[in-house]
Amino acid sequence: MSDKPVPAISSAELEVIKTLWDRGPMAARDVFAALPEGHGWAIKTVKTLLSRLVAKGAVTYEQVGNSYLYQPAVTREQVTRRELKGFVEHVLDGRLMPILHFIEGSADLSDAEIAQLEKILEKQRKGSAE
Amino acid sequence: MSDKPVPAISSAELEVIKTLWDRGPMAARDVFAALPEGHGWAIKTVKTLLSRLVAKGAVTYEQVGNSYLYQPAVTREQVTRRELKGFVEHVLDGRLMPILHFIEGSADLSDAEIAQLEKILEKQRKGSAE
DNA sequence: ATCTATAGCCTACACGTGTAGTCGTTGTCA
DNA sequence: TGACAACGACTACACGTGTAGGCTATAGAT
Repeated sequence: MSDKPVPAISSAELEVIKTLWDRGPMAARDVFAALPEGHGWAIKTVKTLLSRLVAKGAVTYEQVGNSYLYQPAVTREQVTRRELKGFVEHVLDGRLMPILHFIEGSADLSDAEIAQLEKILEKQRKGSAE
Repeated sequence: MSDKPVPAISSAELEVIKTLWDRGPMAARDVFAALPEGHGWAIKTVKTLLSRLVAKGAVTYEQVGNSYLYQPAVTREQVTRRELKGFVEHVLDGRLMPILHFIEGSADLSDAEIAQLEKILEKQRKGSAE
């Protein structure tokens, strides 16, 4: 069961792996093509980032013809959770209020988000009811 | 009114400026002494970090005797907000659900946090009521 | 069978950061 | 008034990261 630790992923690498999460396994040139417009990267840069992701164990590949089909080895949820945890611990020192203020300042929340908020409240009331 | 942009603050620098936020203006050696135990830094390291914070405009100082009394030039709220915004934009792509799940997974929330959650919900209901 | 575009691998380089050391100056104690 | 401790300025250096170029092998087109 030993969960491999989710590696740290830099911000440029994150843009690349996001593409893989969103569109599934693909070759380097397709990642390049699929990146949001205006990123301004050379394809070489994207390839470097893919290699680094592989080196970190965040991405794997399968050889197809003379090229690789890259695919994520960690899920978006794993990475998101890791980053969120680190952020809350190290930047916020575990405090949640700044986040709650931030959310308060957000424009409309979706129905799902509102439902989630209600769920949290309910859970808290239940947990402390005694 | 030109708000100076809040500078990016690295994680080691953050530990240092937190000390200033928590305990007010102090000399380098006092910052060093006030850091959480077990940080393992040399005092030289702390001084370097203070200098870098000054260079970034995050901290200012006033000369007293032969040393400086350092004090924050940006507030904890400014920095927290800046980091939170960046995090939500770049890591979460603006999605709030991961945060809400994280909060759900937290142990007990404080009364203040629960009140804030209720406030958010109320505000959302009001905003969309029409 | 040959050519060429493209692939991945390795290398490069500047900048921020973590982590500290050296050096010249100066406040302070004896 | 002289010695010394402590200060800040400057320097150092390795590592991660952003950003890409060169090199060699080869898949695929003709």
